[in-house]
Amino acid sequence: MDDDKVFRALGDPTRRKLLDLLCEKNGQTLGQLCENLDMARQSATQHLGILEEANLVSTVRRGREKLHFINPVPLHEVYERWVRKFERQRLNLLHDLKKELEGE
Amino acid sequence: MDDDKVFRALGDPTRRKLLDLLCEKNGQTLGQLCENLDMARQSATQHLGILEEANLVSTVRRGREKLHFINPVPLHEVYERWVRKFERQRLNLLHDLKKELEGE
DNA sequence: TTGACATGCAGGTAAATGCTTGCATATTGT
DNA sequence: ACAATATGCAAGCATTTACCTGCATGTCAA
Repeated sequence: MDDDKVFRALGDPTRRKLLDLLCEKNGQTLGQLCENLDMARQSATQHLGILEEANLVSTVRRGREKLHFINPVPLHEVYERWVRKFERQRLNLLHDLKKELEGE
Repeated sequence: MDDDKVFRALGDPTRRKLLDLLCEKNGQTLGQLCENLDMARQSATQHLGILEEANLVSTVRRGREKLHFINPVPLHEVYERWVRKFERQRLNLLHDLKKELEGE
């Protein structure tokens, strides 16, 4: 997995909204997603491309339509490999702060 | 919490590295952090400002120094409020995919 | 086949982003 | 006081980004 692509993809509010839309109803077409987006179709296509690059969305063609499916695996991996590390330190922080203020 | 600020802040690799550095040793000064960054001090200051805006980093002045402390709470909240929602759907996805391919 | 529909491709633009340099301010130790 | 150290402020620049428009391709249905 490419951490950087995932984080970058999540950094844009439109792309997070796309994931939200797919979470509500998975397998939507480009056209369906655009109806909720207030921007040109092509802009949405580009955002979806970035999500696909990050492996957060997979697509399947059905005739002239393109169906979009959310893939939560990279999100889970990011959480496991990156976020949890910081969570574990939560309880130490007050201690660290005290220590520093006392002059280390 | 401001989801957008948190996600944007995490979208940059330098800022994630700063969090990594603070995770290894909490309470570092600006100067200490810069030693590991390969960019001008001022660039690091700007990144730290963005992390602070997102409430991912808190600072305390000690004389002429500025100590930086990581704050994992926003990370945890993002996970709870946003990531978990997608994880819960994991098991449904294969089913959704099948359904769509069969013609909905 | 032909017209309507869904998406793909490519180039252009304005704004945001990341980084820089130069100078200012504030604190420390001698 | 003064020199060294640590950080703050602000303007400038190059790249990236998000958005658009115009045209091309592919698919369906009558």
